[in-house]
Amino acid sequence: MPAINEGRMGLNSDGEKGDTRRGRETGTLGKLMALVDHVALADGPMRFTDILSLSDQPRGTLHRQLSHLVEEGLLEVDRDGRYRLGIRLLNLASRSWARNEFRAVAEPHLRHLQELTGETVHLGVLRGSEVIYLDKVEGRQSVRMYSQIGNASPAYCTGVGKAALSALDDLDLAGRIAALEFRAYTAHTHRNAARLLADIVEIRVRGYAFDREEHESGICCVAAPIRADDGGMLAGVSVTGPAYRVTSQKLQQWAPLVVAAADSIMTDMRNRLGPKR
Amino acid sequence: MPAINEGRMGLNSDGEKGDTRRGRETGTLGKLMALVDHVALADGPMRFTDILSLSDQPRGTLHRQLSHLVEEGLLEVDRDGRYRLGIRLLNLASRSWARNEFRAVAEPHLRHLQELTGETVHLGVLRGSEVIYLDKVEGRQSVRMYSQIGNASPAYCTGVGKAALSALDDLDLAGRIAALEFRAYTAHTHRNAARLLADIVEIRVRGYAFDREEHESGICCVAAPIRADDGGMLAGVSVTGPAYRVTSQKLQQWAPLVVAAADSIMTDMRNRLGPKR
DNA sequence: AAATTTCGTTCCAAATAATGGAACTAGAGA
DNA sequence: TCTCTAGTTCCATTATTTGGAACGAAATTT
Repeated sequence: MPAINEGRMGLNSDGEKGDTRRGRETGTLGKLMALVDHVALADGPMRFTDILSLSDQPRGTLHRQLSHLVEEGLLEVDRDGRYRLGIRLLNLASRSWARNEFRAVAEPHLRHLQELTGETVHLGVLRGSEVIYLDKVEGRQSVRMYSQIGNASPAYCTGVGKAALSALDDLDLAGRIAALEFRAYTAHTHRNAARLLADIVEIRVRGYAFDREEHESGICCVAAPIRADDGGMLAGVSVTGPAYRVTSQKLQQWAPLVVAAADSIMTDMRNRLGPKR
Repeated sequence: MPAINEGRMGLNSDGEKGDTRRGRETGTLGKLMALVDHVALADGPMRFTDILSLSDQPRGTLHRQLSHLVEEGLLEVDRDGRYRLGIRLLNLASRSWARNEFRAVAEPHLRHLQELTGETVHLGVLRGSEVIYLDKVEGRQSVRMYSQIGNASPAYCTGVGKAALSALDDLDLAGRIAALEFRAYTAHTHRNAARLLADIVEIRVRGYAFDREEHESGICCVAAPIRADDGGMLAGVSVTGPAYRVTSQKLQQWAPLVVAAADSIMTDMRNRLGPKR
């Protein structure tokens, strides 16, 4: 009832989608998606009251909002009244994935890169200051191939993420870095903006990024940036493997291959988009 | 590289009750999700005007709605102004999938069933009159393992779908059948409610369902129903393979294995849910 | 090159849907 | 039985969405 949003509108210099969670000017949808987020980020199914405590809204309002979300299939509720993400999301995502032309164009190149190196290849896109993995190609794949696709990881401590960040212009980069919270996933994780920036400067010079156990202990990778040019979208490819097998020399040796794959993907994208523009 | 099972998915992406597309009482969210549906069902990216012609709304209104959807990441727009599904959906779906306890409980059983039969095993849940595939285990898996997961297929001509339908009570079954549109995917597809009902009666007696090239030529399967009991949810497991390899005798021989797997999954689910209820 | 049509975007009074307080029901415990 | 907590429904008030109209920019035509 109070005029909550007095001041926020005008000054909103949101050129970027740095998802600050506060600046969302999306009215009703924003409120509803915030609820979906709460459910998505929780460890398990949530009861009505759990959600109530996270979203300071009156019970009546929350109840209607959740009902609408359930009705639309974005959430599901079991007979114990516990809410979880709805299966419609899986269905929509599967369409989104199947029809993603960037992914489709990249796929053969990922596979080729996988064959050249024998290690796992990832394709991820930058969204805000996170990387979302779009595809993954493993060699003698273990069972859970599906696992990584759709996952989000912080851009500042992953190979794909840093590669993508390095392709931003300085202004945009500064904006996204400002939105970061540095967290020490491992002993090698960058702890502040200065270290990250230094790394990114190197990456720009070299043309590729390393991740030496910055996100996960025992996991290293080389990655190269892709300017997808489609919607100003930035992405990256990487070759990833366990540190005991993937030595620094191997990473160095693979770097040109990764860069070549990234370049091929860019070229193919441009060709597919046609001589337009 | 080949998208093996590229869906011919239903016209009707929304399940739940008799989805008259008009009766959605979900206010603003309903209107917005209808737009998402339009984009999801289109063959490719859509221009503003394409969507405008499908959704009879004023240009100004549509523009704001699409902006909100883009802002929230449910849709994306490239610099040519073409809309497609947003990558946030992939991220949400990946969480939804990873945390789905039903899927997690079923997984070892699917794997076991795959080893016993050597053919592909599917897990799907019933949503409205469609089946959405939750998991898939292939033997020497080819590349596109991901493909089927999240896909929707009509319940009336798939093994998993018919098995799940057979576990409904008569009233509910009648309701869902009434909502069906029969389409002849192959020469063996049921063409009307009577044939389908007769099949379902047999399935109830036997305890398992066959699909002999009803949805896709050259593809057969045996499936058993799972009463997930979680939210009144119904599901099914199936073993699927090419007709030249999967003979009628084999299907018969596998039937008890499939039923056993379904039963094990049910038991595990009940145990995990605890002695509650 | 000017004129016209199409496409996309912005604005604001009017219409509509969301809000939030309160009243109500159902279960669980004491 | 009574009380407490969890969840659901109701309805006047308020905020958000709506839709027409007007605007700017491209593309197409004259």
